Amino acid sequence: MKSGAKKVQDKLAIDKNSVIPIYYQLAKFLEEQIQTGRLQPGEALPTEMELAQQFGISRMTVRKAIGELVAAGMVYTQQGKGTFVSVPKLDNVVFELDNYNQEIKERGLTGKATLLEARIVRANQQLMNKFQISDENTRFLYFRMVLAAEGEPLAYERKYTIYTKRKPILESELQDPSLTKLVSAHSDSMPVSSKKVLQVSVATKEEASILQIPIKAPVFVMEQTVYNAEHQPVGWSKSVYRGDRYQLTAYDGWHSKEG
Amino acid sequence: MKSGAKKVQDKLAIDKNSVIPIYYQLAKFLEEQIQTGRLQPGEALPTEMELAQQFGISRMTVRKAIGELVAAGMVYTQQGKGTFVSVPKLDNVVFELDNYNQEIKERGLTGKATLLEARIVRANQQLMNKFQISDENTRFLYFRMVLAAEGEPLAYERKYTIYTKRKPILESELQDPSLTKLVSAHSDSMPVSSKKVLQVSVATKEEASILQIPIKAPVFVMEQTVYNAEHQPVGWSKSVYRGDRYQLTAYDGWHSKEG
DNA sequence: TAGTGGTCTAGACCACCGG
DNA sequence: CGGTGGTCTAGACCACTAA
Repeated sequence: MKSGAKKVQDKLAIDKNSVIPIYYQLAKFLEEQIQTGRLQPGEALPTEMELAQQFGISRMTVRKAIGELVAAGMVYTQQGKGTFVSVPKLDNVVFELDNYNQEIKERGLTGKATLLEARIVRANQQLMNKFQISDENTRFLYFRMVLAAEGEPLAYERKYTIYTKRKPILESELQDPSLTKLVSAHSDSMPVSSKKVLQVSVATKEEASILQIPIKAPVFVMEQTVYNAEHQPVGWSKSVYRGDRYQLTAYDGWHSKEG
Repeated sequence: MKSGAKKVQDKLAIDKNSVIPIYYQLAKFLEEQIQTGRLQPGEALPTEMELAQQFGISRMTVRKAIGELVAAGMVYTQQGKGTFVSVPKLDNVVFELDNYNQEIKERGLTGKATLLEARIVRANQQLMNKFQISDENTRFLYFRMVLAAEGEPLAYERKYTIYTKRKPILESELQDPSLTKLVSAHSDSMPVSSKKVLQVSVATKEEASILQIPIKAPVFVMEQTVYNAEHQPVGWSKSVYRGDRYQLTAYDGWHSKEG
């Protein structure tokens, strides 16, 4: 089976005098071996010592290169056995949704956030639940806004934060009114973590009117709760996204960032 | 401002004779300094040399510890300047949806996949588009199935793969019929990457009937395309998930895996 | 027991940044 | 210019695996 030890081709793949780091060159070289199938899933890479000797470099440098591939999920190591090519896992889903401003920029659109309402509200049962408090006199800062691009409404957002500071609402908050900025500006607590839940729903009459879609049209609903260092909720928002304008996309498998 | 250089507390934090690697101890120690606020966002960590001297360890070991924090997104480095505590980014969304079997197991439910139909179909316009082919004689293996838990239907899936092998449909495929397994079993190509698109929609008459929900009830629709090494589509599926039973959750901020 | 990856050291030179 | 992080070396010892 292991006849001739299957050298990993010419050592010309590494230029020790290049400005490009050696570990990076080696990582890309091994990555190519895998992508092209010269190294098959499950197959063992040459040992660290072999690679170091073949390319005339230090073992630590080899380890750094392999570390990159491990981080990328392309190979895995087993102490005492070796380093092996991974089998691509394609069945898990990781969806990314950039925030509003990034989306708008990337699409080259003329985005606009319109503030419909901003006021101080007292606690009600829903807010007391969401913020896990029992003091009925707690006051919240309430933002209600529409996000639009190219003149078309895309999302409707309602945001709440516990109101303690008496700071005026800044111009900048109207441009990019993210929940975390709202919290850090008007609350005593610094937000350090958040939880988001994405659900599917149909537009209510109010939402349909604002988003200019039919009543009961399908929409994404995202609820976000931000917490301070003590794990207490300090901000909550509910955003409704037009189902005909938003989708989540996920790419899976081996994807080299530059290759 | 920098009075006394703010030592990072006692060096008793590191036990060089412990079985726990030094770099790991140091990473956890620095992580704690950040989590508890003794190191504030934007603030500089001690330099690598300072940390190495303070704890009597090698600079390479310090670098490995810092590398862990960088990978976790808690700090970032700037060549020539220093290493700094990150500000938590809470506005990007990364939703994870485990695959069906994992979900069922984690929830401790009795899951079941019921095959409604499995047959060979010829190309139609939709399939020729999805697979980017023009040969009308191409044949596809077509799976249609319902996923259920606790006797309640949860999802309805339709899967296609280019049919080349004449392998019989195995018992195991009926138990865990993931698209990638379907492709690797019945197609000539090995799937190496995939693209998934998640959208919101309303149930058609057929879907409503199968999922036992009202017509036009909101649903998640996920389309998955799997590609071979040559970036050619070799499998395509469309899954419909009940909107009242599925949601995507994302946690954001600093979350140490063990701490 | 021999070979593997995991950790660690004590240096070295470099590119970059700021004053 | 001095200080920072980025790269690299040539060793060393260890824990683990397999024969």
